[in-house]
Amino acid sequence: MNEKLAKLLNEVAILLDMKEIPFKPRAFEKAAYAIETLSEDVVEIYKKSGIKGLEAIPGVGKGISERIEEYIKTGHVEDFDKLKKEVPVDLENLSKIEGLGPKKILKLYKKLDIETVAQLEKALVSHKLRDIEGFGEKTEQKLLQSISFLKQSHGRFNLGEVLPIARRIIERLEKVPGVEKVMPAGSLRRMQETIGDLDILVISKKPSEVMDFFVSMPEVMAVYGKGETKSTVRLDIGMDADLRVLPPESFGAALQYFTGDKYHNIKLREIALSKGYTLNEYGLYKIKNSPPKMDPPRAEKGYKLNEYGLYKDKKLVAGKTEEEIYEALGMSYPPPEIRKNHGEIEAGQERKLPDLISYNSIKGDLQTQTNWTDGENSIKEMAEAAKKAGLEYICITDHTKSLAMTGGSDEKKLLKQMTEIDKINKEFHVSPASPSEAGRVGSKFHVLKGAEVNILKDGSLDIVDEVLAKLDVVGASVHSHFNLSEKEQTARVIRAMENQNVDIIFHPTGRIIGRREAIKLDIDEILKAAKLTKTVLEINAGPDRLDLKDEYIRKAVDMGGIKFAINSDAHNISHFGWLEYGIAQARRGWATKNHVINAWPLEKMLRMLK
DNA sequence: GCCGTTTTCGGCCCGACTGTTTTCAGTCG
Repeated sequence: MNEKLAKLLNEVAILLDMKEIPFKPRAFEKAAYAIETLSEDVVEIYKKSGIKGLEAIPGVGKGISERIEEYIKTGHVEDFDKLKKEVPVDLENLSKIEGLGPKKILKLYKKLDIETVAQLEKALVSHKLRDIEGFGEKTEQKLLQSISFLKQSHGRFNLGEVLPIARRIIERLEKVPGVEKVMPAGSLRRMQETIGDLDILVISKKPSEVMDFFVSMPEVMAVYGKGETKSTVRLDIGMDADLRVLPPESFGAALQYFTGDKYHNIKLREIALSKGYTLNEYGLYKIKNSPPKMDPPRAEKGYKLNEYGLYKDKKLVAGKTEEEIYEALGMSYPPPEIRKNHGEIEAGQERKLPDLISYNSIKGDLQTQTNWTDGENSIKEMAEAAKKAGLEYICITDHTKSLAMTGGSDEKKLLKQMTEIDKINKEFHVSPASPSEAGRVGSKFHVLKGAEVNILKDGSLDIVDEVLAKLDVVGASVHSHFNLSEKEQTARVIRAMENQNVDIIFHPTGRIIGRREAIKLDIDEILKAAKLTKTVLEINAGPDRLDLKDEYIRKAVDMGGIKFAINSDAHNISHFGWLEYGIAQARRGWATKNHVINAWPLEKMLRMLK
């Protein structure tokens, strides 16, 4: 429901923009965003706490909460329907077209009766738009291009696809003459699970050279805009990329501004204003003189006018680093991953921001598959790759028998694998016979015995307890019956947690980003059960899983007493690099090292398990 | 329409780039 409702509120915002009603559109957008990013369904909130519960959502007040109530009860909102009837166009798709905003959509409807993207395309091809004031030949070309890009558009990309590409681009930009620094920004720096477009910040005193280089990179398919400090292009993978160039003295302000997210920045600028500052990408400025509401003509006499007021004599207070900007605003520095105006600003003001788990802190990987089932490498190869990746231990967790397509192990095969692991551990633990042998094979590295057992439809497991008891780590996961009701599914997973041998629930919700919906679970009940049964929840770092997702991690962190394991789910020696994405996920959920058992030394980690 | 360690009324983030404009509106992030 949240997504549908957010879409509706955003459409209303566009319709209000068309009518040039001030401020209301922003209020609707804000409410839409708040609802879209809510961890609980609005219907649940309404069921539990009624209209009061809705009003408690930040950005949702009396008016919108009443509209939501009406929507939940009847499936539509009379006010909104009336508004839509005035301009009955396909807002959802038309507004996706780059360069087409509320005013232009309205004009197209009024002058040419254009209601859909298809109609627009037809009108463009027959040059009908050129007759309308404000539309010219270039606009025609641009809109045609936007429509064709939209057709082949891929939507959002997974972090795991984008990060390597971004790093390659950044590496090349760093070599452009005059460039002092290149930083990823936007959702990429926030390490969001999916990335809409690529934002890169460059610090250079010679912006034009950077711009020329950027727009002529081989992967650039089209240039939307190229200016002194800002350019936007379309990359061949179907993703847009923004580059912003700023001078060194603005580095911190620029990075802060360009990292976002939008609502974090808006909130921050409001705080700045309330303290007599103004914040932009160039710095934090003290406003010495801000006469309210002056006539535009006076803007000439040393005043600077923007749409919100007239300012004079701005004095730079901070801008070199992000830290000094946040400090000047009276708060501690929030790591990029948690910037979304979900409590991080308030926590920063109270100096209560958590010490998030750091990117180098994982000591072991507790979910890896080998060529005993559907992995590509041997136990030994996986162990050696893990060691090379800086880990101190891994657990081998091949699939079990009911997952027949992977050649899952039965009890007999598991026991045989345990013997094999004992043998490999002996090899790793050889004490160096001579100094030259020291460090050849890690004397500290350890391979743990485990399995990824299947949770059957009724919550029982496909391996008998006696064998599970012999394993160091038992992970259990759902690989079948994805469509049970929330009640059945929740009970099924909880029953697995109650098993005395199950240490970790692997990829708890089973979602595959963009491909498969999560199984229906009552997350609150799952978290309670995890706490009660001392079952660890996995944060699966596979870039198309990232399961649990950040808001559930945050929920668990808030609840307290729940531990996580960040695992790569590696099926190949190259997959250990995925741990980075899992750590990012944990950070976005406000998790610290204390929450993550495989950030602990081996002995301590093992003591934590059942 | 929402919101309040300056307010229950009077504010509401801020700037870059483009096109068609001859001074700025529209769009975007």
